[in-house]
Amino acid sequence: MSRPGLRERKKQKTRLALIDAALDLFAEQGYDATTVDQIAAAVDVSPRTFFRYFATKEDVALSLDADGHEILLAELAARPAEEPPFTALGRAMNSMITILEQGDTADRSRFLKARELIEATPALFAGGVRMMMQNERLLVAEIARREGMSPDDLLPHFVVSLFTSAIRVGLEACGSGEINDLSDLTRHVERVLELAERSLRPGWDRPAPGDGTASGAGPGSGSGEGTAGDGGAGRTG
Amino acid sequence: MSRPGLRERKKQKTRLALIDAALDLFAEQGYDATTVDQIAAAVDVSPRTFFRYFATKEDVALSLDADGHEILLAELAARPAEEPPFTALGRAMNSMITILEQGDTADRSRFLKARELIEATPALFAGGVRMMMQNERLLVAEIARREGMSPDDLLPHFVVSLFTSAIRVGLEACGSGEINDLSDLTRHVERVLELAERSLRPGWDRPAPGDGTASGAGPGSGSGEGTAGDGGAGRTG
DNA sequence: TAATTTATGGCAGACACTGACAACTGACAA
DNA sequence: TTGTCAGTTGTCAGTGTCTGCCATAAATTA
Repeated sequence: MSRPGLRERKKQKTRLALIDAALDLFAEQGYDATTVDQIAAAVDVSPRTFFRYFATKEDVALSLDADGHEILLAELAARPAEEPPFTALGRAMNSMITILEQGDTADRSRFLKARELIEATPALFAGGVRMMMQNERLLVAEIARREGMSPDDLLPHFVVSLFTSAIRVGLEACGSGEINDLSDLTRHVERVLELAERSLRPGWDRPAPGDGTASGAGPGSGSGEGTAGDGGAGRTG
Repeated sequence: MSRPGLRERKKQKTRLALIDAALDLFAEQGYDATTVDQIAAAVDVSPRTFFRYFATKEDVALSLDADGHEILLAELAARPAEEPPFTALGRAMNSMITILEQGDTADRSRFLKARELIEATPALFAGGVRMMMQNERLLVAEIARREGMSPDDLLPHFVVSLFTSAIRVGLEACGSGEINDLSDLTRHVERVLELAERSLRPGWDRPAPGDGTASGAGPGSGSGEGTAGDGGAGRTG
């Protein structure tokens, strides 16, 4: 476990400093009214350097969410193959939040700050959705792989699309100031996931046995009961 | 029914010319490689004028979709109140496509061309999703109004979110060149909507009777029966 | 200490987008 | 027909995001 080396540590430090400065300025003056020059000046680096850390101005606010998506994907890959797709997605989501909770206090508040900002700023919100869409493709591929289906099949697309929709509805709460804590966020997300489970037929997220194509209201196998409930299960990678 | 007047007609003509020129150039050289100056030059107007018609460069490709969203909302408002939310949304969608089908040949091919481009260009795709999100709020408000619920309630959010997810999956087909015709598009969208209907419990999209809030860890099972069950059959004239 | 790799700053420039002002063009009434 | 008014357009100057290029300074390795 050798430390990352001075160079790498310096980079991480600069990255976080840029994110913090940007988040503060955005909250203070608004996203549009804040220029990249101001962010760079606040951290005492050149604007050119800013763009070496973040491809666009919105990326600096979205980068934490991007990290979250990466974790989600990794956690999904780690779920056992017997779990039905939607259940696995819900549990992976829980694991992701658990991992976030294990971070520094500064990390946690930074994440929440960024989420509030994203939800309140149309430009950032759009960017966030864009990222989620990109991630959706990877999730679809992973679900298809788990279930031995083609990524072109309708079902995995539908399952993932429905899942991300539910997550989005759960995340909306960040915009209305009712979220002060990561556990508040967990609670909201779980509520929506439960609503989804209650609304769907058992076995909806798996192809009907003996049915090659993605369809069929098959007999209820796996995903019936309170799947999304088990909030702990902290698996690390 | 008096004609719109010369001034208005000229404006519409310029607008369509800009859209057509942009669509051609985007398809030819790619979205990023095309500058606003080129589009303006192709229609022989100043770049400044371009921005008087479209707020941003991506808007020129998205404007037809925006029109579609407006129609969808209007059609939803026209659906009878007895229809369950999800059914009403599906039928409104069908009405929208039907209205598009009634347009000029040029109109139809332009629409499909724009959709292909959006689906194939990440930047445009993101913009399209952003638009859909904005529209989602209006759809939520309308559904909440129909059902006599608060727009803050979880259920209308979930219903609309699930609906737009399904539509998005259906629209994906535009990217893979398998759509040559608006009726192809209708077919794809209906397939996904049917998959959704099959996956969901009857009555899922209406609050359980006697249950004021649409949230709480309520009574387990669904409510009545077959409210939303009637597949994609609903065509209006 | 010398050689190599990598982060950084400064600079010029392309492109998206905006505000202000002046010139032009349909709409409409006397 | 003519004059007035309102809406449309082009020009110009400017801001801000983002990129390529090259020289410099700092960290890593030998």
